[in-house]
Amino acid sequence: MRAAVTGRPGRIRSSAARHAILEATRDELAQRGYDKFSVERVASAAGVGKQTVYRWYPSKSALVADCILLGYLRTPGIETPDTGDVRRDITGWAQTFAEISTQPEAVAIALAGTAASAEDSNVAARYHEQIVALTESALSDRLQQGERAGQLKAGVPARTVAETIVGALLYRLLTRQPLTTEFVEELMVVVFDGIQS
Amino acid sequence: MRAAVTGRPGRIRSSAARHAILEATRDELAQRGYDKFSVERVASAAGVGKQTVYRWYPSKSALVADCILLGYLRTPGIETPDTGDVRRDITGWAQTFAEISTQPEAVAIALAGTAASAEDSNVAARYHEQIVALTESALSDRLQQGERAGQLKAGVPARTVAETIVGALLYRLLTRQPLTTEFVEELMVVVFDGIQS
Amino acid sequence: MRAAVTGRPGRIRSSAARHAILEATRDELAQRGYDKFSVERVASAAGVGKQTVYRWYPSKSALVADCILLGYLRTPGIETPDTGDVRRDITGWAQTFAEISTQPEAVAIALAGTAASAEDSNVAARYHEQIVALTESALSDRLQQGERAGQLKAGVPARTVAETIVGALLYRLLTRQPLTTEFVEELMVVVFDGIQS
Amino acid sequence: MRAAVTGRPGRIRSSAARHAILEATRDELAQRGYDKFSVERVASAAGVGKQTVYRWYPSKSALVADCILLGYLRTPGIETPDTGDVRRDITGWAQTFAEISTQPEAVAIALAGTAASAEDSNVAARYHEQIVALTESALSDRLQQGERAGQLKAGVPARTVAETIVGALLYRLLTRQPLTTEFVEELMVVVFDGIQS
DNA sequence: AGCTAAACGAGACGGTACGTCCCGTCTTCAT
DNA sequence: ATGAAGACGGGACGTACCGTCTCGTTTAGCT
Repeated sequence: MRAAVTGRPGRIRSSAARHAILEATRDELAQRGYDKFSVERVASAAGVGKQTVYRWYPSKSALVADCILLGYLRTPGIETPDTGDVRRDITGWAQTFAEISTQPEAVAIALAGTAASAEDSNVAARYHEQIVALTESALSDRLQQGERAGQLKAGVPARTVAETIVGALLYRLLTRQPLTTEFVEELMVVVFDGIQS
Repeated sequence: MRAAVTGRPGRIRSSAARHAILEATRDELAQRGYDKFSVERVASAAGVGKQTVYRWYPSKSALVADCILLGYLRTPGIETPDTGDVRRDITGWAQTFAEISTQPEAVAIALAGTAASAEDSNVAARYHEQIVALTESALSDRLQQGERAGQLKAGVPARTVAETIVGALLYRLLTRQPLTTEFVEELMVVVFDGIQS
Repeated sequence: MRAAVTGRPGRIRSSAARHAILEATRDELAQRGYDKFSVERVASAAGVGKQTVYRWYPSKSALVADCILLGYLRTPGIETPDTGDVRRDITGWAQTFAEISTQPEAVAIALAGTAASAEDSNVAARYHEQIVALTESALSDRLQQGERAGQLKAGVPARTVAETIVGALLYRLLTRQPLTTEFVEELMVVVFDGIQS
Repeated sequence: MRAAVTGRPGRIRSSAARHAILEATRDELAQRGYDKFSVERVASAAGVGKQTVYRWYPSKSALVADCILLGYLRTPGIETPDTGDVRRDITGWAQTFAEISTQPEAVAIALAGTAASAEDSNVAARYHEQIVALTESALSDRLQQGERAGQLKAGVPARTVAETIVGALLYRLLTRQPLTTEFVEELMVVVFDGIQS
C-alpha cells in the first residue's frame, strides 16, 4: 500500500504475501474455526515464511482482526435495498442474511469471528466496526430516513434497533438454529410492531 | 449419583474429583478465558491427575460444556419476578442481568461460554439449554401469562421474543459495550412497543 | 510359598495366578524387552488384576527378578555332559549354548535379563545366581574334577574360569555378534591353552 | 562446524544445544541409570526445548547411542601402555580398568551403556565400536606385536582374546562383583597361560 | 554497475500444552 | 476375605504450535 515511499534501502514488503496470508487465514477460519487455527498452517498455505506473518501481525488475534477489518470475512450481499419503505428494506436485508446463512462456510466464518471477539476485545472492536457496525449504519440510515418520513416513532436510537436485530440473528447462528423465513418475519413483527397489545 | 448401583467391578469414579475439576474449570474460564484455558492447569488446580480429567471428558470443549450444563457457570439471580405486570417483570430481569454484567468475572464467564459455543455445536446446544433456554422459558411463562391476561398481542412465539432480548444483551457483551440502564430501557421500548408509528 | 493350603475361597487360584503372571512376564520380556515391559500388559495377559501382581512383587524389577530366579527365563538344555574329559564337556556345553542362541527368543530373554541386571542390582544378584552361577557351578564341578584328574592346572579358581567363559559368550550376545562354532573353539583354545607361547 | 556450507535455507542446527543435550544425557545416565532416564529432565537440564532433543534424536536409545559414540561416556584412561612386554601391557590396562571401576559413576555409565545395548541393537553396535572395539583394537595391536615378537602363539584372532577379556570384566561389573586385583591376575593367568596342564 | 539493507522462504530455537500410557495405590463388586 | 476390574494422583512420552531467531537469497533504493 504505502509502497516505495520511504527513502530507506531494502526490499519493500510484499503486499502479495499479505494478501495470500489473509486469504489463507480466511480459509483456515472457515475450515477449522478460531480455536484450532494455526499460524503455521496459514503461513504454509500462503507459501510464506512464518516470520512474514509476524512481520505484519504481532499475534494470532491481530491477524484475525485484520482479516475481518479488511473484509476478507465479509459476508457478501450485505447491501440494504432502498425502496422508500423502511420495513420492506430491512426485512429484505434480514432475509438475505438468512439466505446467506444457509451456506455452511458463511456460518463458519461468522462463528469464527464471534469466537475471536469473545476471546479478544481488540478483535471484538474491529468485528463490531467492520461487520456489524456497517450493517448497523446501513440500517440506521434507513431507519432515520423512515423516521424523517414519518414511518417510525422517534425516541429509540437506530443503533439500539440495529443491535437488537443483529443480536437476534447472530444468536440464532450461535445456537445453531436455522434462520428460517418465519423467524425473520416474527423478528420483524417484534421490532416494528412490538408485542404489547 | 449412580454410585454402587452398577454390577460392574472396579473402583467407582470419584464425584469429588469431578466436582473439583468443574470448579477449577470455572475458575480457569473466569480468569483466563476459553482460548488460554489449559487442561493441565485445571487438573493441577483440582489436585487431580490429567487422566482423570480425560476419563470424564474427551476434550476441552466437552469439559466446558458440562461445566455449563451443570450450572457451574450459571449467572446467579436469573429468577424473574412475577408482579402480574409482564413488562415490569421482564424489564426487572433485564436490569438485573445488566447489573450482574458489571462484574468482570461474570462477563468473562459469559464470553467463555460464547466462545465455546462458537467452537462446538454440542456446547452451543447445552449452553442454549442451560443458560439461555431457562431464561427463555421464564420469559415465555411470563409472556404467555401476559398474553392470557390481555397484556400482549398474540401471534409471535414467546421464544422469538426471548431470543431477541437475550440476543441483544449477549451482543452487547460480545462487543464489549456496557449494558446501561438506558440501553435496557430502549430495548424494552423496541420489544414491547415496536418502532413503527 | 504358602500356596493352596487353606480351604477358604479364592486362595486356591493363587499359585495358578502366580504361574500365569510369570509366564506372561517371560513372554513380555521375550517380545518387547525390559525397557518397554509393562506390568499392566502382563496382568492383562495373565488374566489377573494388577493388584495381584503387586501383592507378590513390590515392583517391576522384583517381578523380573523372580521370573529369572524361578527359572522362567532359563535357557533350556544348560546341562553339562560328563564324559570324563573336561575340555570336551565344557566345549560341548558352550556349543550347546551357541546353538540355543540361534533362537531369537532365547537371545531376547538373555538380553532382557542383562538389561534388568544393569538396571537393578537385586535382579543382577538373582540373575547371576540363577542363570550364571548355576552354569558356573556346573563348570566348576567339571573343572574341579578335571583338576583332581590331573587334566587342569591348579591355582585359578573355577569361578574365574566360568566367569571368563560366560562373560565372553554374553558379550557376544550383547554386541549382537553370532556365536559361531569357530568362536567357541577359539574361546576354548584361549581358556584351555592360553595365548602365550 | 559445517556451518554455512549447505545451500539449504533455515537456521542451522545449534551444535551448542546438541552439546548441552549430550552433557545432560551423560549426567542423567550417571545419576539415574538408563531405565529412569527422562528426556524431559535432559532437555530441562540442558536448557533446551524438548523438541530440540527430538530434532536431533528420534528416540531415547538413539540419544544414548550418540552420547556413547561421541565419547561423552568414555571412561578416561583407556590407553594401553607399550613397554614391549605384551603381558605386562595388557595386565596394566586391565588393572587401570579395575581401578576406574571403583568410581561408582564410571560403573553407572558402563551399566547404562550395557542396558542400552541390551535394549537396542543400534546402540549395541555403536557401544561396541566406540568403547569396546577401540579397546579391542588397542589390545589387538599389542597382541599382534607380541605375536610378531614371538611372545604369543599364533592361531587365535586378537579379537577373540580381546572379547574374552572385555567380556569377563564387563560381566563382573554387571553382576556387581568387585574388580579386584586378584581377579584381574587370575584372568590374566587364564588368558595367557591357559588352564590345561 | 555496485553497494547496502530490508524483506523473503525456510526452518531451528526455548517453551507450553496436548492427549496417551504406565506406574504403584486404593476401592468396589462378585465369588 | 480374595481377586478381577478399574479409577486414582502422578510422571513421562512424543507431537503440534507459539512467537523469536538465524540462515542464505532476492529485490529494492542510493551512490
